[in-house]
Amino acid sequence: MYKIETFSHNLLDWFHNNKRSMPWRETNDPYKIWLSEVMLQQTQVVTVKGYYNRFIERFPTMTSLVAADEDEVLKYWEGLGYYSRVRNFQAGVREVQEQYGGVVPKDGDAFLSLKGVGPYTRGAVMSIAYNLKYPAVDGNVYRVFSRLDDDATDIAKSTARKHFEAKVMAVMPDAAGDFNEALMELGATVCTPKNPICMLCPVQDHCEAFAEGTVLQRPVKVKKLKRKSYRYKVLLIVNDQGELLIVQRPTSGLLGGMWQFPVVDEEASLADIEELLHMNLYQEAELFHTVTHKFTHLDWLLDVYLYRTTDSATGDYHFIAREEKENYTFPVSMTKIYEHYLKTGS
DNA sequence: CAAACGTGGGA
DNA sequence: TTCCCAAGTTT
Repeated sequence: MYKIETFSHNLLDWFHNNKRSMPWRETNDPYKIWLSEVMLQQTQVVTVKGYYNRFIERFPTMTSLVAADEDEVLKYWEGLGYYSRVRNFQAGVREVQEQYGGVVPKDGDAFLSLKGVGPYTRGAVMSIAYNLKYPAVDGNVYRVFSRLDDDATDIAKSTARKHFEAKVMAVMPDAAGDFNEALMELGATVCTPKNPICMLCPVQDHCEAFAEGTVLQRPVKVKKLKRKSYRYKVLLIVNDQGELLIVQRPTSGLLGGMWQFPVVDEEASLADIEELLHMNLYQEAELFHTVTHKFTHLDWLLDVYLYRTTDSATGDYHFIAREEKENYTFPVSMTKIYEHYLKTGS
């Protein structure tokens, strides 16, 4: 843990002696702070500047925005993205007009309840406009505190926000607004994702990741895996002794080395299958069963078909009796199919 | 709580 | 090309 006083002091001192990223937003007007913070959600400062200036010129006050036509307001957002933001913002401002006499409430809970206002926006507006002590945790703050504490918390998890809010509050000085801005400014200009300039960092002495040499490994952010879905045919092939045909999966890769009933592409025809297995097959039913199985990173959708044969197994395929099933390792998906076969099959 | 929600820029 | 990131919130 770093010494709180020197940490906050060093950061604020640096903030006051450096150029700001947003000189065009030098104001304490809660309406303007609010608007800019909404525009800045998931959007870079350089992108926001022009939109902010045009918007404020056209809708300089809450009164002007409340009276404006929604379609015209939307037009001023065109190209910024995340368009629900502007609809929510106007709704929120109208709410302030009606419920709070046109004054942005100096109460975090009340402000948070407004349309489009989440934990970050609450903290930013309450602290910057009113200097109230609320955390404003954005991507910069995740990164800065992950590094300061060499904290490997996965910032992709939704529970991470409260974790970092607590860290911010633990070192929150009286100058709440400047402090929140300073943290973000530090993250945006010095403690950057790829090429952090640690030599210029005002709180380098407090940074555990710098001391440990793990700066570039922080923050930890587990990638969202794009789950893909795969559909296969599973073949339950029974010989005249009531045995089932199985085959072993390749040693490496998914379910490596485990046994399964033959699996073929969903498009495979009966002729394809007979050629693959070197057997003549007699199909029992159109579709015997369907099983879905979720892995960490992909889904299986298995259509199970039941066949009979009088031929013997060739190659890597084996017929096994029911009592032999326990001698082989099967994935859960295959066991599900087997158990269904025992219940409803012959 | 994962997914959806926009767009632009950099590596 | 593809992926990551950008002063997040909603459902």
